[in-house]
Amino acid sequence: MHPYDSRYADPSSYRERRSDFMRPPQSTYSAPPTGHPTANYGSAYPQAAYTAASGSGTSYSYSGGGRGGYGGSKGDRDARPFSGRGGRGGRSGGGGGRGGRGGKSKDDLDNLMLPKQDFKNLVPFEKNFYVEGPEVQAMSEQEVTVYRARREISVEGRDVPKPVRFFHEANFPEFCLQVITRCGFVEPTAIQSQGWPMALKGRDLIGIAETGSGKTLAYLLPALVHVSAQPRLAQGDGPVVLVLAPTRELAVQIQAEAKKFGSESHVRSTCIYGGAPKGPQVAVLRRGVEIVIATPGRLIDMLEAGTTNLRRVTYLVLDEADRMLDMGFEPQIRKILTQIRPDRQTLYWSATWPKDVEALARRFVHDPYKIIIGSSDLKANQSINQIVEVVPESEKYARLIKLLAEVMDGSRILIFVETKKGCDRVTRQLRMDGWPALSIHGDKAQSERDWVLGEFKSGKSPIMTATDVAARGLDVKDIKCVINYDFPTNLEDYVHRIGRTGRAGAKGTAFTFFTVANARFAKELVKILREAGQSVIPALETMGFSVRGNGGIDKFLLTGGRSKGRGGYGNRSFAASRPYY
DNA sequence: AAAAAAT
Repeated sequence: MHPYDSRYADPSSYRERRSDFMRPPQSTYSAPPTGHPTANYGSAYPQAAYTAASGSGTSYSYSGGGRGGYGGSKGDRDARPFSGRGGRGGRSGGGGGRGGRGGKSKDDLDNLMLPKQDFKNLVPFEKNFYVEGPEVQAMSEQEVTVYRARREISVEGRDVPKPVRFFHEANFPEFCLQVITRCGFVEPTAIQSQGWPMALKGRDLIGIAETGSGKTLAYLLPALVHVSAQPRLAQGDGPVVLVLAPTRELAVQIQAEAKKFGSESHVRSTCIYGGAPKGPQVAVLRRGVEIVIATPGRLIDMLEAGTTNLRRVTYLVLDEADRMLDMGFEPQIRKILTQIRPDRQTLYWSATWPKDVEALARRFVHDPYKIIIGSSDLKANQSINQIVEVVPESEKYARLIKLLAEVMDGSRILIFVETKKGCDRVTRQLRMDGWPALSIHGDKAQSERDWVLGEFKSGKSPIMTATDVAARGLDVKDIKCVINYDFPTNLEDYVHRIGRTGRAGAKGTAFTFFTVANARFAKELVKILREAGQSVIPALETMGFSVRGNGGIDKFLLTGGRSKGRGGYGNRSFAASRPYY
């Protein structure tokens, strides 16, 4: 046992112990003289050293001695696009084009439904404050460089902490270490070893690491530390930690982890998502819960109804962040962000991180770290055997049956189909042909989705067909292979889909049916295959050659001359979904 | 043109 562990012998006193050495002693807060909410928890948490200033006028300051970058300056906050135009300090109604959208959009009007938040007189919160343990401090720069190189960790940002090589070096409370041990984890994954100290420093973070590499724990454990440093929830307080996820099933899965690690520390968590009765969710929120994991729609619903609020959120996570910021989700995220104090800690996590997403994402963070495991190119998990077959559309089903007959041995097989209709069609056909298949997609009742996923997880139904609802994040043990019956509409989804197999270092296989209609992806798919050390069939390579430029084909030709209008995805996909030769 | 996400 390492001597450092003894600091946390008693989990119940973690807060106090932590403050002994983590909190800078000179931390002070001068509150304005009027009845400021600070008083509410000033006395209960003496170590926070809040002191009300007498007659200091309207100005206030929070000196966080050594907590890099957060001096409570208004300038910082106003730099964020959603906190109002410069100088106004806070939003004022829905008027004025926000974030580059001209005029009053539907979003602006929708925003009127949410209570206006005043971020002018923020009560300071306890930023995560991390001190490198003695062993970490003892690492030389040379050792750090070698360690990062060996684990393919690249870092960006100001004042980057050294990685932790062992669990105990991250200064997690004992109850976390116990669960880690119980789960049989041996050493932190690459993203954890560098992500933990960064998140524990209280800084914003962009974390990119391949599927199945332990991103959830990379943000959940620092979240627990963050929660335990905050004043207790008061009556009517919303959560301290908010995690946003793109699908309901993923939100549920994340909460299961949060529960596993949080229960012993009495950190409560809940999951807020659509398709399930509101009553129980409302009840939990009203009772008070430190960690909320949510899908955007239901959360907004709850905020509009006033069931909860995000005024206490100081640790915000966007899981599958590139998806959360894409066209479908971004307005909702933007809306939710208007409800959260701008000096929060914000963390983005994903396995894929397109360049254009980064530009958008950077508008919502302040002085972030960035960690990339492996290369910054689109990359597939190395432990997946990727097999691509060029198949005519009309022969896909026959090929699927043949393939199933080869690989079927009772272990789990996940089949991705592009559309909900197609998904139902393939499933129906499979069942008629005697294959034990169930399907999951967004048109199904949540109860059926839950049941199907349960049957698949338990192995009672070894074949699951799915739309991209199942593409991201889902962690099902022992999926033997993933079959892309239809190729996805973008390569990020390809990487996520096949990432349902080969979790946590296990081996897996991904079969992909590739048709001429997918030719515009050939070139980049070849690149992904090569980078993952996979063999490339000539037919695929040839298709890559016959397509112009960077996987793009002549837009004008393919859209029948209608090349104007919405740029980007819309036109590109429409164009290439048709035969082009 | 597809999926997801509130009712």
